[in-house]
Amino acid sequence: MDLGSDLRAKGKRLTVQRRLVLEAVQRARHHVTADEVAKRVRGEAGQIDPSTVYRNLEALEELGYVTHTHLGSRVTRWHRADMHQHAHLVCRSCGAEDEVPVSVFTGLARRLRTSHGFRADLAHSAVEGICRRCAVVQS
Amino acid sequence: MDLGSDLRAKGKRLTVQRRLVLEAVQRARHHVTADEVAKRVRGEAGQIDPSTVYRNLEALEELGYVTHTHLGSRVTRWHRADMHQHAHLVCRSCGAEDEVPVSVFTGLARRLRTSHGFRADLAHSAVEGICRRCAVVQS
DNA sequence: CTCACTATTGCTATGACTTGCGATAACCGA
DNA sequence: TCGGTTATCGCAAGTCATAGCAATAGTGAG
Repeated sequence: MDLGSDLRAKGKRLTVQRRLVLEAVQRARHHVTADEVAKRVRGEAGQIDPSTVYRNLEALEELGYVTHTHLGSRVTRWHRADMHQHAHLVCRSCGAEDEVPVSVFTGLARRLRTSHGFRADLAHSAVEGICRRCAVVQS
Repeated sequence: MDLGSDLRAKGKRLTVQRRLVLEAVQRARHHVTADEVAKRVRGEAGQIDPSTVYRNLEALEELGYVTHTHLGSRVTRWHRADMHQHAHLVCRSCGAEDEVPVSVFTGLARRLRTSHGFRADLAHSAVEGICRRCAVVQS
């Protein structure tokens, strides 16, 4: 199935802007912000409104083409959905970001599922805390 | 130690607004938004600027009097720091919020600490996912 | 190919913060 | 008690994200 068919199967349409937004996210190696997506699109094609970018990222997320995560700051980061999953540790003190495999969370995920029937997406939000280096400095 | 001394020990000052903001959070039974704090202060005393509320919440957080958490929506919720700790489960589909004791997270917290030296604050951000009811409906 | 239908776009407006700046008022030492 | 220093305040402006709305453009049917 291609993008166009996937979209139409859900009553959505394949517009120029939508295709450009997806391509921008796919070409990016790592997480990108909506604003970075807009800049990339503007570099390739012409102008694009920020709200269009946001709405398309959301639409593409529904289709399973992209996903977003919340890192330390309140900016949302987007990336292609077919990347390997990992969670983020963000230091509250120095802002350092670290990646950990999702396997670290499987125990907790299973526990929340059996005890609360809750399917947790633990990679979605970064885990805030104090990194090793800052913990040493502070004590 | 009282609020005034705590503040001055850090080179900060005890202003009318700062005291009112703290009292507003302390009187609130549960989590409150910055806007709700502003409204409470305005009810008690006169006018207060939103930016003053935000800056004071931040200052009081530094001193350990209040803390904030991020729930599903984009708004930040504040509460007194001496409340019993609990984490939140937020359903991505219906928005339902559930509370779980932090004890559920101690295993993961210990693991992140030994493997990465990272002191995780797992109650800070809500865990997103799909609640039991929505999981049943979707399948 | 043409046309009607309606999803999507861009624009504007709102919400939740955040930041810069001059005026004000805590605080401390004399 | 009286300044002088400077943290903090209120206001204006800016950012990121979402929502409403008229105009536009994909789409499927004929």
